[in-house]
Amino acid sequence: MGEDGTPSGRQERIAFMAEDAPRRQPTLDEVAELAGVSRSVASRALNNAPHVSRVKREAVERAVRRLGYVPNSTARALATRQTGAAALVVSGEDPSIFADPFFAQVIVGASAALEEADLHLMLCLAASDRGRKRVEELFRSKGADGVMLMALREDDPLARMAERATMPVVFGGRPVGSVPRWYVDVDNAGGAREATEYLISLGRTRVAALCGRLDTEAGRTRYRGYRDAMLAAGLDPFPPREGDFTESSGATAMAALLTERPDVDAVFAANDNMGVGALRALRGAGRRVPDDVAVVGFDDLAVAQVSDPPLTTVHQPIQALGREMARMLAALVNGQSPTALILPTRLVVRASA
Amino acid sequence: MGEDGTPSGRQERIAFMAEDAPRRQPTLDEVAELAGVSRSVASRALNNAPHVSRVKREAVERAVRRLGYVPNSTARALATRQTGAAALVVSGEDPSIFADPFFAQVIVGASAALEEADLHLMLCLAASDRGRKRVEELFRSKGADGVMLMALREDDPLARMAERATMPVVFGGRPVGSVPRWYVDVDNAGGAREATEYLISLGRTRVAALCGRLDTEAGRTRYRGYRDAMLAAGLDPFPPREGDFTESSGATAMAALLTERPDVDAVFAANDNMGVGALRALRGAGRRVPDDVAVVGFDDLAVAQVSDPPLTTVHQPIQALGREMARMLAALVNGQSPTALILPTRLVVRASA
DNA sequence: ATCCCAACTGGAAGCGCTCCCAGTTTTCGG
DNA sequence: CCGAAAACTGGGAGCGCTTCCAGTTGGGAT
Repeated sequence: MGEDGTPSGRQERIAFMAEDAPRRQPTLDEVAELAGVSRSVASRALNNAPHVSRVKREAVERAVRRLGYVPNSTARALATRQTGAAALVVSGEDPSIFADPFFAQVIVGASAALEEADLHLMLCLAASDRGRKRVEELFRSKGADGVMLMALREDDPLARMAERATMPVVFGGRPVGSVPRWYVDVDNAGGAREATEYLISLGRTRVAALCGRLDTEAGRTRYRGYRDAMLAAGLDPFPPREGDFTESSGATAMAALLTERPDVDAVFAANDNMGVGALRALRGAGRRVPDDVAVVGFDDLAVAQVSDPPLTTVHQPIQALGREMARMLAALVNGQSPTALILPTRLVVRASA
Repeated sequence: MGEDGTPSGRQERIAFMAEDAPRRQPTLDEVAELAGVSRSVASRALNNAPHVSRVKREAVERAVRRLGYVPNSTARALATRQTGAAALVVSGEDPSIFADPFFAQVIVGASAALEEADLHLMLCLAASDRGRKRVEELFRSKGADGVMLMALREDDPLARMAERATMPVVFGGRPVGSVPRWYVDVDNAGGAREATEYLISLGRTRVAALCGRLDTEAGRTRYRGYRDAMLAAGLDPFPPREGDFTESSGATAMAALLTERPDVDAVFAANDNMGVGALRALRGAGRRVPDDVAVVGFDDLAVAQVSDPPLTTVHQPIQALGREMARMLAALVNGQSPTALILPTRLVVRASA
């Protein structure tokens, strides 16, 4: 075997099959043979490319059905240089981040849009060193056709990887201090401004801001929106009071604020968690909400509806964020040139303000 | 070109590169050439296989570094017939299922364990026809090394696909009416029994069951656990009162129950959502919890802690479920033979019982 | 009847990697 | 110092698919 010019491996495999492996997946060669055409015609027929006569096309279809043929996606990927998959990469410390309702919603939106574009969704967490290394390999080994990148911190190593990447990268939210070519963001500044203006329209004049991490773009931009609105109304903005987007940091910041500025009559919190924390601190201090102090949050997650009192908050379209990231990436993969996108926010008035 | 025996495609490409595409990813051939070894030696060195001298191994490593070489994962996949990815497939009607806190936790657990095994996570939703078709193709086109399958209904088409699959499949929870070779489940019967026994130990004798969908294994098995405990205590089990695991179905079922059996003094709900619904219906009917009617749920999701009163419930280790599914799959992919696994549950006593 | 061009076909060269195997070099006991 | 075993090397055949391109065919224009 092999001496006669016939590839010995193939020989053996066929013999093997006939004996005891009837369920091996058929290959395109076999389809072509059964259909009585050449492999290239079969390929063209499958991808309904032109230059295939009606007769042969049907013969191929028949053979495909008879054999139960399904193209091997890996081989196809190697030949076309397209994997058919997109990765959603989330940067962060904690593996539980996927359980965060925010990301869960992003995943829902992205998953739906990718299905539409016939791309598979790979989920990658760049939390540990190991995770980051795997992501880097994904980037460099062309393991996906494109990447959606979220939750970058200042000087995030993922930012460098993204720059070097040879595949399209779409950012969810802008990374700190740079404006990538392709991203989808929420109108953080506008939302914060609207919330603050609303508080001012209620007649409040001593409106404070509880900020999120100021090493994130969202944290900074929301504070900036607040400040702009205050200045525009001729009021003195409070200095930023930084938290880290958690409930407890909101409570702490609020308590400190009450000590320093007992006259505060409204609070804009950088997100719902911090808003709920503020609510708790206010309750602890015996202040009534909204009578003594009005509170507005940001996000409109489920927690805003069940808090006591329910939280007035800036709604952001999180599923849409995921969806638009995925659509943008799909467009890039298909060679189109989408443009960056900023999604609108909307104030949802509940009892807390 | 091409006349001299040199592949013309390659020729062109190299010329092209030299001129204006300096950043093409290097291939193993180029690494080998730079290191002064043959391609196979370079390959062996990379996969640190035996039969490579120390000197050459180091030469290869140096070349890899100089060129910034990263193996192309698709080519490797084709040659090894391993994709390096595992899919988590969820059956269901609603795309939002990924936002369900239950699945979010499964994803967290699976993601961590797969990272450990150096497998990528693909997320697939088999909700629409399109989704199911994509999953079928994934199965048949060998787009992943293995599949984790969850939330199968009775006669779920995914079950047939799984049977035909040529790759390992691990089930999360048993599908209805069959016991697959590999699965990870939670001790639904034991948990339900423990919950019911606890209610009985409180002196309750008219303990009702609010069931989940009886076309799911969990729904059925939890009812069975309840019934067993009742019979063992010499009490009459209530007939199953079916809901669909949602809060509103729990409220509806509870209201109906109160009409038919106003003497009920305890309720075992098939999950927390239904338990919370029952709480609402009881409050509406003016019954005190737990004084008049004690309520126990199942799952121990966040909602159980914030309900009023906080819900006594059967805790199940959801992250562990995801983790163990992933580990089992990884073991199968590596040719080992793990055995099915049933995870323990634990009663968490809060104020509602 | 002749010519030309479009439509179509299929052989063969890749895609980038792994791994078998035949061949070569090194090592070492006798 | 020799021969055989051990260690190592590298050519080459795949993996299963796409796609280029040289070549064939059919039909309408001339």
